[in-house]
Amino acid sequence: MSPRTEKQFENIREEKKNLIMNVALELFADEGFYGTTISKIAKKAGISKGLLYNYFESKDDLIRTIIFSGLDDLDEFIDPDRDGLLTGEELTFAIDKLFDLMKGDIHFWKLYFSLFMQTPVLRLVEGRLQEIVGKYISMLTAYFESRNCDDPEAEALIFGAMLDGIGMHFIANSVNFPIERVKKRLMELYAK
Amino acid sequence: MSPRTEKQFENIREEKKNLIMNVALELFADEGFYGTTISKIAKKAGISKGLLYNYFESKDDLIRTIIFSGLDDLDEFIDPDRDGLLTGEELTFAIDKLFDLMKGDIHFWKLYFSLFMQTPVLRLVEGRLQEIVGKYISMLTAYFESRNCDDPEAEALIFGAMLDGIGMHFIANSVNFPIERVKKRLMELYAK
DNA sequence: TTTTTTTGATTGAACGGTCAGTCAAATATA
DNA sequence: TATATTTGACTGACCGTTCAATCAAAAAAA
Repeated sequence: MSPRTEKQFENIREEKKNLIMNVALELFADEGFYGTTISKIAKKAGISKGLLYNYFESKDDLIRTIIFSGLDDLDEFIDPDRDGLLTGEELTFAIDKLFDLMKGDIHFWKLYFSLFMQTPVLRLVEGRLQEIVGKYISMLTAYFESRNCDDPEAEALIFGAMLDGIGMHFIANSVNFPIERVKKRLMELYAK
Repeated sequence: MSPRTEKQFENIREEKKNLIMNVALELFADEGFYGTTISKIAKKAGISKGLLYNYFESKDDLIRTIIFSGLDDLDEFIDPDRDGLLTGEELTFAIDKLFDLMKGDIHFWKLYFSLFMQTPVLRLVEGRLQEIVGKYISMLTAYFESRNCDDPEAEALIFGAMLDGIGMHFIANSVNFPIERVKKRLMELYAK
């Protein structure tokens, strides 16, 4: 004899969990993992500190859940049940969509890039991250193979690194970065 | 008279200061600024916690000194009293030297890349960092202008971002990264 | 040579503050 | 009333930082 139906509780829990995750993502991205306290997250989300521990086991569990969720979205973007092959036009489209993805979720991407160099936090998620990075490098390698490059793997690594570098600069300073001009030049270079 | 000459004391201080800075750089790069405690630094350096405060005012002062020192080296590398112009051959040479620089000081570069996304730590050094990044972008813009590119600034930003991206991947996983093949391809693309 | 004095480097216990995490009690609803 | 959510004071560990006391080495004195 629950006071609320199971469905009602589930909705409450889902909503609160998302609220906490969104607020925490923003703070982790802006202030870093160690610079963000549980109290700050709770305050900004308008809940108590204790409640957070009703939804997440620990601070580690919280950031791990946030990053895994974002990586799942990224995985979906990279490999949405496709044939694995990529034409020049598809690459144009993918580049366009990737930067839209970034623009729409700047906080996650800030966190994503900070991960690369932060060993202790990286350790929490490195398996899944490597899986995804590997997937996108091999997709690019296949693309450059199909275009008869001399060294498709090097080309793929350069292209992937370039996207990361541009993304990093874009996320670090999205106001001044001339993303449209850079995108145009990128497509001339690689998708024509 | 003094028990030791001024020169002797200076040498002792210089040596200890360098020891602390090297140990701290390594820890900051691996574990992050907030993940590194003063106790850890002292222990690894084989000194007491208190001694560190004889050489540095605070933890902030310590990392600021370390980063400024590295940025000065980078500045020296970018602009070693040169005419400002860059030929294709000089760019080839510069790329080569840049990756040597990275290989020789992986810890500093790890810290450098992590800076981009770490707002609170970035704030301690952002003025000097922007000065140097601006310098290298305008040098590249001049290079692409001299080669009659359609959009030299976009080209410079892409190239700069690419170097950062490649550097980031190289630093994150220097063992498996095929740096020589990537360098070769980079030179074909931009310096021929 | 041996002893005393002088110096700044060096130590580590101690301090105030902050953190992640806990838990007993209050609240809200069918 | 029964039950799951929610609260925030509380805890103990650990943080950066301080400082009175100690140490080691060299100059000066014996």
